[in-house]
Amino acid sequence: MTLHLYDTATRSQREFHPVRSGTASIYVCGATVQGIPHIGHVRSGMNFDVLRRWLSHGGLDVRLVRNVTDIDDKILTKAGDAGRPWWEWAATHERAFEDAYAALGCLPASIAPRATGHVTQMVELMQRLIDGGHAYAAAGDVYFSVSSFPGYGELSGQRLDEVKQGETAAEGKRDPRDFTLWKGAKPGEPAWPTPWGAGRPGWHLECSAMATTYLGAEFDIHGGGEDLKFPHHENERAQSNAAGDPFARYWLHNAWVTMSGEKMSKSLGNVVSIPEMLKLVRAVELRYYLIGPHYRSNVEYSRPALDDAVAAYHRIESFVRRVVQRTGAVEPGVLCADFVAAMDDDLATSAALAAVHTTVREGNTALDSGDETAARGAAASVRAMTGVLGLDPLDELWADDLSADAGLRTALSALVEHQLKQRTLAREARDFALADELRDRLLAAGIAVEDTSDGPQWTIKES
RNA sequence: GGCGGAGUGGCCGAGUGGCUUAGGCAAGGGCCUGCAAAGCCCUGUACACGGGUUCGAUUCCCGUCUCCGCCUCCA
Repeated sequence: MTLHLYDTATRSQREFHPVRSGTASIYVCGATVQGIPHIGHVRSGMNFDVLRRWLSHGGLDVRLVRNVTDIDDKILTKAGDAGRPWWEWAATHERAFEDAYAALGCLPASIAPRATGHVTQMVELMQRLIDGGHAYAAAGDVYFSVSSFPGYGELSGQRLDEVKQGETAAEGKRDPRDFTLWKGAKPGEPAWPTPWGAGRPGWHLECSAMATTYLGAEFDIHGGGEDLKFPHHENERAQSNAAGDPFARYWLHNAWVTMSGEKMSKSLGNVVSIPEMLKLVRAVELRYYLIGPHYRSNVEYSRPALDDAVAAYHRIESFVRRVVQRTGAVEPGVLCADFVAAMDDDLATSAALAAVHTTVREGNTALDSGDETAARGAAASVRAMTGVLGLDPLDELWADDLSADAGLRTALSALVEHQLKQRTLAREARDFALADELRDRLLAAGIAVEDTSDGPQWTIKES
């Protein structure tokens, strides 16, 4: 079986064949950097990170572009309210997003282009559209003429005559459904020059311009959140196709993180920001939580569900650590057939994780029965599979501060080992009261002790 | 009004026309252990409701109810 992906445009799973063999090109709509990232934003980032890792694992040279919308109404408004320059506001939040993606194990994008840096390409695209009769300038703005493009609405399944007309009719707009490519500058607003007057990019235009700049007129996958299907992606596609670019071959959309049954969004005030989340759980645990359900299923955020994910991930992690502790370092090995089949089936991460857990159980059984070869094989497989998902427990990305600080680790280790030696002596003397007291004392200090067939093991207790 | 998605066992969450043990968490029983923890084995409660198609439907079709998303900025 080969990779099949669910394509929004055809509403079906299609076998993936890249435009250029040996490579894969992906454009993901990134954030409008107006605020702090929440778990919904990051879910999208992780879903496409998993896609990217899977394509890479399949031997493709993956180019992933994730844009940064660093100019729009909200950025101007919020920066203004805060009394800060708009560009500082954008840069600050761009860093917050970059930090969040990195903390959660998303591989860096090949490039994260900013809208403001690609005005030249946007002007060029608008010129082509105007020349072709698909766009027109009016009163300082530039509009796309929806009626000039027969395929409009095909991506999202919207019927043009049924689309609500929310945008107020602006002066010079020929059809209320026409959308803005370029916004003429109002006094005091940032502006870039164009042949039709100074202004700033409309949201839809920038993505078309940046996608084709870095990935070519035709590329493989265009991704983003479900809410972007219409109008954003519909408009992108219309612009680019009307201008003569074949554009994306597959359209992928990830579903929501909801909270109390509602979409998580700033306007509803029900967001959980990434910095807050990372105080509750480790980054890798949050990643496990968000990757578990299929990317096209909604995730209803809840604390108990998050705790379940923590426990489930702990099971995987402790197995791998146990094997390494007993038998030495293990490198990533081969993937289970079930895992591969699941990933090829439109990135069925839920089924893929089931394969991981099955391997963990088999590995634990092997370890308990003393079959180190089998246990190591299972651990190697688990590392490989979790690696594809960005969840490898031994990835240095997840190393905690303490284990990263060798000096501190050594000092603590010496102290704990001393205590454990006392306890071992007490146990040998069958003085279990003393042994338990020593264990309790360590636990109170945040050190959990477990007796194993290899002697006592200690770990730093979470939270 | 238009377009689309969803209702699965205590919880999260996959999946399928005839048993899939999905997986995890939690619960109960057992093995192991001085105890605990971990691990392993076993066990239970399902497919919103009403029709239809079918030898057989949780899985297909129709209807009902409920929920959610998009159609305005949004991952």
